[in-house]
Amino acid sequence: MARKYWLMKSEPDTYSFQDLERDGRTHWDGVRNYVARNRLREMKEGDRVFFYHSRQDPPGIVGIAEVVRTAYPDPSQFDEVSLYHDAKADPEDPRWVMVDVAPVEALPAVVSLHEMKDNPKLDDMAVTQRGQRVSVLPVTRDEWDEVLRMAKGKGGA
DNA sequence: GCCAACGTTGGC
DNA sequence: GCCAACGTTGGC
Repeated sequence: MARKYWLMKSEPDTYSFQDLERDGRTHWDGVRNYVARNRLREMKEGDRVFFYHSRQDPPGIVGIAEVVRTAYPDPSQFDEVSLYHDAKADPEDPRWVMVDVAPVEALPAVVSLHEMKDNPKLDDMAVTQRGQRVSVLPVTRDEWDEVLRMAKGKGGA
């Protein structure tokens, strides 16, 4: 099965790509949206992930990460003091999952949402679609390659 | 099972 | 910080 490509959003004030590089690996917990959860379940080890910073200026893709552990139950759903606590989650049948990711490399330059929207080759990319607020998005191989070209073009690498 | 109210996301 | 978009909840 070929490697798949994804985009995951994080607010850098909460958890940034630099935090991931510092930590070396993290549990991607706190996903509480069913569409996003189903995508987490599809992820395989070795899948590549664009790390996207939301709610910053400019919002955009800043780095590449890799899935290093497939989906397993997110313990924060059972933690009563966690922001992510879900009173309806059943330990016998966990509702929410997380994956583990590790950093691969920072992009030589941020590829902003605005630039992706301006690129006709990315017209169908999930992240550029109106109203796309799910935090885990699919990326096609062509879209992945195009974003990397944009980053390298800007970074002069 | 519809749908209004509510809460959250995230671009701007 | 504002607010449109949209997912979720819950009354009926």
